[in-house]
Amino acid sequence: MARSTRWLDEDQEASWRSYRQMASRLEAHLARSLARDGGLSVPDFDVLTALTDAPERRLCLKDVAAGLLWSPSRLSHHLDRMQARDLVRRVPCPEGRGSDVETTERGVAAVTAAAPAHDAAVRDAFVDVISRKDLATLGRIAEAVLENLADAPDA
Amino acid sequence: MARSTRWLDEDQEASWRSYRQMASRLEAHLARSLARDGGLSVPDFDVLTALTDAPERRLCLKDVAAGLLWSPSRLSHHLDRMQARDLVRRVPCPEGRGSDVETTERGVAAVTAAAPAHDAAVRDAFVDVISRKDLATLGRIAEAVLENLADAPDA
DNA sequence: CCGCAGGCATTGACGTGTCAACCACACGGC
DNA sequence: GCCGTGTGGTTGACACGTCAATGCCTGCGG
Repeated sequence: MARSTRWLDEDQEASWRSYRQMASRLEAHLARSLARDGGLSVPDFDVLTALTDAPERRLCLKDVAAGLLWSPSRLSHHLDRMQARDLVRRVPCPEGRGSDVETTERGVAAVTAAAPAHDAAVRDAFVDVISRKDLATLGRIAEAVLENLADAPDA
Repeated sequence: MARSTRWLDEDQEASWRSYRQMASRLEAHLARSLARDGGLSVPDFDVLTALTDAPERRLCLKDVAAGLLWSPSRLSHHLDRMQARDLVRRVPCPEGRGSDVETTERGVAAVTAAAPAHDAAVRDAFVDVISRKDLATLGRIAEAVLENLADAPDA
């Protein structure tokens, strides 16, 4: 922190800019593609995927939040919206405190219908554009950045 | 498109997940850091930077939008908010149609004060975590993905 | 049995972003 | 001179996310 006034050099600046543009464009692109064929948003898709991956297609709220790295509040708000569209349903939690979410029929249908196209979109826009080796490098980079963020949780 | 049912393999899936997590955590981290010391949001910072980089610290709206890859509507909404906080000011455009934005004193002060810490945050959380070589690779990846997105503007 | 401590979830207010509809004005043809 | 047309900008409605405050139970100590 406070590493005095040593600015990013030109290469670093360029990479950083490119990265930022890629991140925002890519996100927007996938969001639009997902919305077009199926009417789901990316967060919708993430929630439904988490649920369908779980046994009984049902999870405790805090586990969903932990898995997606979402704040409780974000999850609650989003479940409100999804529940209003009949994609998921809140159900009382059998064991102890907390409560569960489960997918509805519509939810399962929506995510099942959307998954292949979404997967294809991820490949077309991202995975297939990058060499296997570079993709692995990117994975390592992401892990390193995440770990570094976790170490310095705040600052 | 519609590359039938060939799913991402495990490595690809892992890299994709890591990338997504990095992108969202990193964005959140930088946003918080910027907000803490200076009260600016990332979009605020982007707009102010674009303006202070310009001669006369003043630009035509559509040029700002083009430079940041923002929609006109996004820019208009954001300028409303920034103008309400006296960070920028809309001014009539001397030549022909359209209108300009310029920074206020407060705007310049805010971005000047925030820039070093933001730069340091980008280094601490990102640039310095990645080897020079990997950073260059990331830059190339980003360029490739952006170009690929530009080629298939819609789909 | 009462009370309160802490984890889990919800709520409200607000900033941010998208899409679609709209307004306004400069310009070219007639 | 007047009317399309198109570009540049705005607006409204809504989805998304954050923060801070709150509510609601469970379980434990007196």
